[in-house]
Amino acid sequence: MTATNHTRGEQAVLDVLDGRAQPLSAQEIFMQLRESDRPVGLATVYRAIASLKDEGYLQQLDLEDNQAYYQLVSHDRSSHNSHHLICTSCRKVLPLSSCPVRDLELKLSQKYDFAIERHVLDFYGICADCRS
Amino acid sequence: MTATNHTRGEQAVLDVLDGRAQPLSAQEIFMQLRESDRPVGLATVYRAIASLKDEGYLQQLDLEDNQAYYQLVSHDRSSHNSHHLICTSCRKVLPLSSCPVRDLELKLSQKYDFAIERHVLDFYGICADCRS
DNA sequence: ATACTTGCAAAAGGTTTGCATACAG
DNA sequence: CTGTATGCAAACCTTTTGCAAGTAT
Repeated sequence: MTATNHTRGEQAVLDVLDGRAQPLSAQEIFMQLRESDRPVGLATVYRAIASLKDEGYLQQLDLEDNQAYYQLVSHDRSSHNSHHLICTSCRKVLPLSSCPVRDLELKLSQKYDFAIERHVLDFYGICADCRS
Repeated sequence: MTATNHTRGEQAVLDVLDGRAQPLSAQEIFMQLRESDRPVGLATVYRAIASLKDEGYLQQLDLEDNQAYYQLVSHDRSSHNSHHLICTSCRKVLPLSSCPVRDLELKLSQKYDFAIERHVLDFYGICADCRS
């Protein structure tokens, strides 16, 4: 198979998300593309996100405001899970690099006979900017 | 102040959630109450949940199916955060007792000047029942 | 020609809000 | 009487779906 086998919508979503530190909602991705040289319909954005998530390109994030946020999964060898420091005031997201619960995950899966596929570790609070 | 200063709706929601291992969605709480001796309107359920969450009685859980789930926060001294093993197939939730990231939380809040208020640590996978 | 992708509009589902009524202090 | 709580229906927002048109092989 060739290296990139993405539809136009999928490629557009990937490009918007690429190199971006903050995760984006589907609506935000849609609006970014709307202002670009290749607008894409909202339904297509949702369909692209679904495919990309299935194929393991995207990670979904929950900021507890009743919509889903997405970011590229980091492909460094250390982990397929990103961890975050999330400001509940300005919604800024700082990605953390290391994963401190990998060993715990192994122990839990044995103890509870659970086939753990992924985990979420996020810290919520108020960033320095928002406190000043 | 008196011990319990809850509205009828708030008390109803608390009672439905009390002693329940699995988190429930607002709709599920509403349906439980509908069949009880004191039905409560759906809007009231949502308003009660919002207040209770504000006051720290409820914890919100994300099962990635576009609705929020709620459970009572555990009031044991060890942590105000519960951690879970979540089966993505049957949606069963096993609460974990200990919190392995408390020290990390402290370090992060200093390193990034972040006033961390809470964190989420959940493991997603397939339970033994669903695999057989 | 066949299979897949897209856009639009409509539908669906969860959540919030406006407003009138009921209740409590 | 005044303020808060409730129920209902409507509004809202995000996400999904049906369908017809477009694209590629």
